[in-house]
Amino acid sequence: MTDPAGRPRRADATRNRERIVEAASELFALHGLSVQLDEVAGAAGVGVATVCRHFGTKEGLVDEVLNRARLVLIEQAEQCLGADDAGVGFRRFVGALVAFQSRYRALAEEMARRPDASVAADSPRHRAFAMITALVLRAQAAGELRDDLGAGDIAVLFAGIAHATTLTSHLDRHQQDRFVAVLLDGLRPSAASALPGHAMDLADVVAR
Amino acid sequence: MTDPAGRPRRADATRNRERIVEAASELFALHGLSVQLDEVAGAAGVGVATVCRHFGTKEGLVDEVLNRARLVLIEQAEQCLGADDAGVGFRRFVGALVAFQSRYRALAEEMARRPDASVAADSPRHRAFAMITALVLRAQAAGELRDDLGAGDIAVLFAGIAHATTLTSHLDRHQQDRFVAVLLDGLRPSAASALPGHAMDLADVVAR
DNA sequence: GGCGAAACGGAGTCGCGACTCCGGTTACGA
DNA sequence: TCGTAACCGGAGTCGCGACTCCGTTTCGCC
Repeated sequence: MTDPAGRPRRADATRNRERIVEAASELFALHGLSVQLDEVAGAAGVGVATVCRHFGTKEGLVDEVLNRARLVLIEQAEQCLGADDAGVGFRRFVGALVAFQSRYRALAEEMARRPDASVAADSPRHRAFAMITALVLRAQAAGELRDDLGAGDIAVLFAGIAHATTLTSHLDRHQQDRFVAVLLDGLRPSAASALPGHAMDLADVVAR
Repeated sequence: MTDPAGRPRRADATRNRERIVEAASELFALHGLSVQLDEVAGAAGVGVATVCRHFGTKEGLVDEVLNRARLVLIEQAEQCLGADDAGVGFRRFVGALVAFQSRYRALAEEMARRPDASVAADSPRHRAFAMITALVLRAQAAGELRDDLGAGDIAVLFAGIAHATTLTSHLDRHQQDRFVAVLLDGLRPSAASALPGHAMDLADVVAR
């Protein structure tokens, strides 16, 4: 609730900032990053100047939206880690992951692409990585998931599914679950055929 | 070799047109559709005006590149249909499909997204559809592929994989094959668990 | 070789979208 | 309630990239 200089923000400024982030989140999710600042401003009921004053640049706004989205994902991952059955928890999480990524489309791509300046160990990105890795390891330990894959492999595979289902406008939830189910079949230990390449963890994925 | 008015084109014009398409194909594949006409023109060794004169608009250029790419894909599909073993042919094709889509990244998305004005039965798109459908049906008939999926499902799934592998710059060929292998495991009849939703053919995918 | 038409390319124009300026408005402490 | 600093929004500016104008060059036919 304070601006970068540490001064407390005025109430109306806080309110507007919140509205802008919400509007941007909604619009970016629906139409990708190509929506204009004017539209975001209009949807939030403020002027363009206000948007720029708060976030400096369009990229800054995207960052903010992105970080909030990551927090939501982390929360879901935490819930899934709490599930009694490791397999159920894992499958529930990938369902949420796909729904999430498909909702945030272009935004999720930015999330993957972006170097992510913050190297702090408690940044949303690091926390998300830790959660996902834990979910994968737990499912593998329980024999619910083939163990020649790393968390990075899983992330890439489901990101692909999410992308595919939104590529041609939004498929309904059932069709999306359909693709997830096929992929999950491929992830069962019993189905395992030898894989080329080597297992990747999440750091491997980001390193590129 | 004739322009829209039916007149024969001059030799240098034909040569330039060819160079432009090649340069555009290369650049679009590498950097997506965001490359500028100036860059394409520069790479082709011509002026911007020449590019615009030939294709009218950037979209026109993209269309041309796209149609040529489709022809390459169709040729590969034909070869795979000629394979003795239906399963081998199918798997070889999806490998080619993923390599293809990952090379053409953004271009392939356009390919999927675009309404495609030509409704002619022999348009590249229709021919590609027919080939892929045939490959899928043949593999299913041979018991090499679970039969609760349509060609549309297959296309969407592998498009997703292709996208995922290029999302974070180009993964090497081995890692890409890795993901394909996992998905193929999920497509085996033996792995089949009941799927939600309903099978989609390619028309279903385009309808959205 | 010479000539007319076709094609070329550099220097523009033009529209669009991110970002700023400044006069007016509003929150909030005293 | 009043003063002031923070905040606001509309009307700009500015840069970028797709597309055009026109004088010059090249092709290809005689």
